Amino acid sequence: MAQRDTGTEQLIKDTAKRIFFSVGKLHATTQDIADAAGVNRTLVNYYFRSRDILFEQVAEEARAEMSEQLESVFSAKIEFKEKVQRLITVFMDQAIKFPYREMYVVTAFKRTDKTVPDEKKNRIKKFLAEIKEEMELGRIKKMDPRQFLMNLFSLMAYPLITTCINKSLYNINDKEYLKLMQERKQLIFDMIYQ
Amino acid sequence: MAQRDTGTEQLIKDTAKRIFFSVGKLHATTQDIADAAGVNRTLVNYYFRSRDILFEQVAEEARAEMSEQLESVFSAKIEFKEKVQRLITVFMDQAIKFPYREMYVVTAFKRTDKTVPDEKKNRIKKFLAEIKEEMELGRIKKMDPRQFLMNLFSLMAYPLITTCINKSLYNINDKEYLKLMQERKQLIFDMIYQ
DNA sequence: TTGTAGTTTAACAAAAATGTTAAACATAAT
DNA sequence: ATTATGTTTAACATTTTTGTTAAACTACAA
Repeated sequence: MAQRDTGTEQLIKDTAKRIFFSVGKLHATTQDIADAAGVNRTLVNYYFRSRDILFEQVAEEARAEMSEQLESVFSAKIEFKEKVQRLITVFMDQAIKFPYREMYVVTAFKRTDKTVPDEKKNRIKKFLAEIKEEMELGRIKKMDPRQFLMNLFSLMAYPLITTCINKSLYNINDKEYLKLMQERKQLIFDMIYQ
Repeated sequence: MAQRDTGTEQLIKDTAKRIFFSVGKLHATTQDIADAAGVNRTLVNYYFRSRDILFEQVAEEARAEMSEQLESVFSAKIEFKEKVQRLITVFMDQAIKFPYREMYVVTAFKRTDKTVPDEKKNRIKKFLAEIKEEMELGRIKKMDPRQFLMNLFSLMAYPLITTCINKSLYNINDKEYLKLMQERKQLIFDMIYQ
């Protein structure tokens, strides 16, 4: 049987990803996505059967991609300090590309009463232990390791979620904002690690 | 003419506020809100004419309330350090009550191409100058004052936006999470101010 | 060339959400 | 008690979004 693969299925997924996670239209319709992809809306149903299935697949793929990237950092046999450095680079680059991904996850969370996957729970649990160890060695300020993690992710994620507001607030364009975000990588490290 | 005022109009607004900003159902329908308020959906149209007008009013009232609270902090004739302290208290208490308010603003921003009100722009401009001054006095670490502001608001807002994920991630209940958030007030001050 | 199977489209159907109307209801003033 | 007026409700209409179907289209192979 001829597998023709016109790339349409992937195009729809990529477009949905862009609309949700980059553009931030959290309640885009199938028509919105089809228009943005330049295809007939019916193709969404042809390839994915329903809107919900498309959304589910897009979210799952994004989660997997992120998970893979973080895993490579967390499992690396390197010093904690170096790990934090790499984590900031990896996460910030992702957050620059997909600033609204976490927001999408939160809203999806509320609709479907999802739970955090064990994979993530375990990864975080191990990292919390490393944080605690680093604190006991006096290398970072002592506090609840969960607060440390929240600080780190807050500093990385929030300025990107609020990009549109900040650009308007500070009267700056995309290029300048991107520069600010790149500068943040070092700045966050300095704030966290001292 | 008899102004009867059964409180229904306010009830609908308060309920919408709760659903959007506290519960975080960013795309709740008029039916959702009517159900939560325990009133007939038609009353939404009776009091507000349209769904959009209700949403607009709710957002505007929330903005005004926040603006008022922040203004009282920013315009106070007190030392910068004290100002930061108060800002954290005021903002965190609001964020605990309405964790999704900022997220709602962001998504509304994208739909309507709004702009940050001049009132807010001016307030921030003045505060940025104060931050710069404090840095020049060597009282806080030197950096782009905008980064300082982003740090501050990130640390306050993000953990509340991601409440549902964090509760699942750390296996904790509302009470424990609230405690973490209360502890953050001092912790954020210590991180920012040194 | 013709048949096959995947792909695309338009027309239609169904469901969900919003908006309108008229009548029922309730309360305060006359 | 009656009237007037604001409030609430149910039934209906409209719009928006989603899902289905059958036919048209296209590339490839026999």
